[in-house]
Amino acid sequence: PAVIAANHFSSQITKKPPVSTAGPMITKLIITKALNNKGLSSPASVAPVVTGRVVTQSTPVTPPRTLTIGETVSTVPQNTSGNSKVAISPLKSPSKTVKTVGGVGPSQFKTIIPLTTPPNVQQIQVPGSRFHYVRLVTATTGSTTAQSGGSTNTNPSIQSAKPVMMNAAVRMSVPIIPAQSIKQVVPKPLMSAAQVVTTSQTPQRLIMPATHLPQIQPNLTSLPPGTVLAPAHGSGNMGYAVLPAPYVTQIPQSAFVTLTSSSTFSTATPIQTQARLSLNGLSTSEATSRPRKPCNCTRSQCLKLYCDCFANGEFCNNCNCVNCFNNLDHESERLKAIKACLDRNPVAFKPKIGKGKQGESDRRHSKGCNCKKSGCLKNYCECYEAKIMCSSICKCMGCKNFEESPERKTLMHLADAAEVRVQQQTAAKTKLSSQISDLLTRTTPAVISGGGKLPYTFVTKEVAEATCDCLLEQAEQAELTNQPQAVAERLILEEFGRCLRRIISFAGKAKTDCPINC
DNA sequence: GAGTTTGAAACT
DNA sequence: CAGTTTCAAACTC
Ligand SMILES: [Zn+2]
Ligand SMILES: [Zn+2]
Ligand SMILES: [Zn+2]
Ligand SMILES: [Zn+2]
Ligand SMILES: [Zn+2]
Ligand SMILES: [Zn+2]
Repeated sequence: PAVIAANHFSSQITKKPPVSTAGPMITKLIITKALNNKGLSSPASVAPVVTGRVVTQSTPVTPPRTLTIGETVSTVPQNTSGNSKVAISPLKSPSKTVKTVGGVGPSQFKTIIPLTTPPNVQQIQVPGSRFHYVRLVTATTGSTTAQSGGSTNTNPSIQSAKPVMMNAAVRMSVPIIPAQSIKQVVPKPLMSAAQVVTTSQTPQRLIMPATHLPQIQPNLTSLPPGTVLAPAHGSGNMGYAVLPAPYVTQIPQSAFVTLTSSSTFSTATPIQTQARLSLNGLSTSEATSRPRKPCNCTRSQCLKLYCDCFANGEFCNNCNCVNCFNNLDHESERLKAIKACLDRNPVAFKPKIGKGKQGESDRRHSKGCNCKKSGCLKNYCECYEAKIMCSSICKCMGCKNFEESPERKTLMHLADAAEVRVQQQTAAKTKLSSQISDLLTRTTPAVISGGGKLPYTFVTKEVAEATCDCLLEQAEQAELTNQPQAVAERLILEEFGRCLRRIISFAGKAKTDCPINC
């Protein structure tokens, strides 16, 4: 059984220089009815329908109609924090794969979800597209397993998508091919959907980065969108499609669909079947990933690299952009734009920062910066922004962003101090609030009017009235003595101050006297 | 929040 | 490739 996480896009971490592994490709599952091959028109939430068992259903939110194959399927405990997770473990030895995942060095693994290419599965490759569409065409219009994710224009037909052939579906994950094998990558020529589906016999594997964090094979990520990886070893006719982590993690609401294969790998199944979806509709990855910073593009339509969302290979989501085309409603435009970017720079969507594990060796900007006036100590500098030193490839002027730079050290120090300050403040606030609440619970609500639990325990009705009397008296006196208004106000205020002081001092005494030490 | 500065991306 | 323009974010006040 193949477990596929069907997800929708969600926001994700934004990094200007994409630090995390990003690849140019995304796979979308478009489940449509046979008739509606295009499947373009109506967003329908694809329900986890696929013949297999639907483990979970999602309530798609964002662009409802696309399913992204997502990660996080693996049931195996993942201890590596923030590291890549294995979406699916290999058939025979799931655990092994999982272990290796997230490892360091060459041991970068990606989850590969073999996609069967049964008749009902069509792969749609858009030229230059970073997206890899997989359309499940269903013949039946049957049950509405699919529920629309709120989108009003859901196409009924799509909703009821129900894959017919499930036999071929196999769930297996494969450790990602070692870098070397990648060389075998064969750029996928532009082809029509029909062409793509070579044979129903040829399973296609989708290689998906487990999570946003995982280190990714540089080579992989630099592959042109739509690239299909040839099998590492002659082991069969499988094509690989690489899914960039960012895309995968974009999924806010995911549904995991279990594709059951009647024939194959029944043994391996039990374990992973339970592709679990996050409860609240949040995939695990999404829960952990920070929300991406929204863009504010106004003139680029979010189809230029100016737009961080676009540059990161993400759809805009909860952004403040104007005239945004970086969404599923403008797929064709978007794809065109992507192609244009790739024409200009084939590695445009490759992370600019080598993703060495936090400050490791390969953490450097691929192109280097060209700063002139910032000294590379402001976020204008991509190196600095990525929290890395400038390197020899940088062409910056007056760079102060190098290891021994005193300015840099000072800055770092300040930043650290600020951070500490923030933490302390937070701690203080927490403590204070807890103390207050504690106080409130222990203090006898003595009342102002009707039991407010305010800490003005000593401002009883009587006290308040007395205070008012004092103030009125003062006002009267001022009036009688013909004081100008300003003076009168001052006198009254001063009187009020004295009243408060009295109240406070009384409160202090009471406190000391309090046997309970309240 | 408005206005300025900045350097990547886009363009010529 | 270099020079210029455009752009959105970072920054300043
Ligand atoms: Zn944008
Ligand atoms: Zn955006
Ligand atoms: Zn946008
Ligand atoms: Zn710089
Ligand atoms: Zn630099
Ligand atoms: Zn520098």
